[in-house]
Amino acid sequence: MPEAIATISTAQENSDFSNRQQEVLSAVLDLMVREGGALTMERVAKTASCSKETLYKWFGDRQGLLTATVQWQASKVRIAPIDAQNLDEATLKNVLVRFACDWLTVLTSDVSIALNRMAISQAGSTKSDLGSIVLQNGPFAMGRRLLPVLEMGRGAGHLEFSDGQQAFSCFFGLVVRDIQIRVLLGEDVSLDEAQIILEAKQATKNFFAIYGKNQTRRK
Amino acid sequence: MPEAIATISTAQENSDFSNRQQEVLSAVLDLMVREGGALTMERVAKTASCSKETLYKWFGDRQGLLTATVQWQASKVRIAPIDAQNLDEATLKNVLVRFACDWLTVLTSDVSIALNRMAISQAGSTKSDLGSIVLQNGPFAMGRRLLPVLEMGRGAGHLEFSDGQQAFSCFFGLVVRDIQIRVLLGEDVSLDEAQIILEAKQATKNFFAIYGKNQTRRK
DNA sequence: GCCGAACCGTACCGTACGGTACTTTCGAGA
DNA sequence: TCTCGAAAGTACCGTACGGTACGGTTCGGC
Repeated sequence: MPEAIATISTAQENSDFSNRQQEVLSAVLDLMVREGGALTMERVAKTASCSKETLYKWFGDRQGLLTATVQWQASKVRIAPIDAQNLDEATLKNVLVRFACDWLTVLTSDVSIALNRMAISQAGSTKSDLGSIVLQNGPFAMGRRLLPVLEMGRGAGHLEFSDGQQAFSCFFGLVVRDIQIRVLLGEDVSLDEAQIILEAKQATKNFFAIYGKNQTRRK
Repeated sequence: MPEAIATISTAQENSDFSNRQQEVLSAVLDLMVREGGALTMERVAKTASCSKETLYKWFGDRQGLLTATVQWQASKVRIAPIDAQNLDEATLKNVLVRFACDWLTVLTSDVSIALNRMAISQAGSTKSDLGSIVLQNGPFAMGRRLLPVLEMGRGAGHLEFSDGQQAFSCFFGLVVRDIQIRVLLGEDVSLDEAQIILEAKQATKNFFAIYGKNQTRRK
């Protein structure tokens, strides 16, 4: 059964930040989750037990601190790679279900919600790339990962589509539905592990109803 | 061909706000679209040519002004009601396509983007109901409208599902996909009328592939 | 023409926050 | 033990913004 495999690496040396700096970034993340977007440099300094001056020295300004935090967090979330070579249909479905599980788990996590809120609230106004960073490590990363899988599935004769991007986008919609916008708008969508697995299976089944080549239909 | 029918009523007496007040709210909306979330009471007063004191007298405080704006805008967007009685399958599909068109049109509109950004950025922190207001007038309103249609379609033998809410949620995902999160994060997703219609038709077709009773499959 | 209400424009206040400067502390190396 | 640099702690500055106060103007009713 596909347990969530979105790995949070314990994260030391794979990053451009020193250990102390990562402590600071971790504090920022905590504050973002706990306090929402209203984090001040003073709160960060106090929480991380460092001086404001150090913050500015390391990260330039507030925007730089936020950007660094988002990038650092993004570098930590890695969807487990796919290595399925002998793609029978059951295996393909399993991979898709695992993908969906991972995605739903990440989407509904506190950190992801806080990060997305932060990026969205800045997307309209200031010149900053938080939005594109989140985008690159969110939907786009998922697409880059999933597309080869879908194409392998097509190659093995289990799927049928002309536009891979469109097929991916469809899968995305089937998995995410209105869940993300609802959590972002503050609704308490509590999904436990079991529910996530159910949703993921349903989404995969529906996906095969659309793009599957010779499926038995109807749930 | 389904033109967008999300009607923006010219909006006078159907509201709880006087004409002058609606001018102010309109100015707020303009500012939210142009400037992003960083709107100040002073900017609003200057833009609407009214005094700050009047703003506070009418709306209480900043939060009240934002809430009033969101509610006012929500009261303006009305998806055209469905009156299809003799639901043959073609009519049902047409209704769904129109729905999808309306929804995509609204989702990608400047005003909707600005409103959602505003609501999302406040959802995590302050005690305020912007999020739930947007939610009520967004996905939930769409669901309330669409659910009877789906059930009529089921009654007429064109659709097959047990959980109507789930079927709606699926349709939502097929229509919206990753479009909303991308526009909210600042990507420039430009959809012209023709593309929207294509997307809507595709979504409807896919929906029937999942929930249709006796459909001819594959695009 | 007078009065009061509504409202505009503007000046003002308090505070919160981003950013900077200065002092103190701590720890490593000579 | 002395020195030096890095970083903590703190005080400070400028400004932006929410919210209030007040004088001036318009306008409808008498």
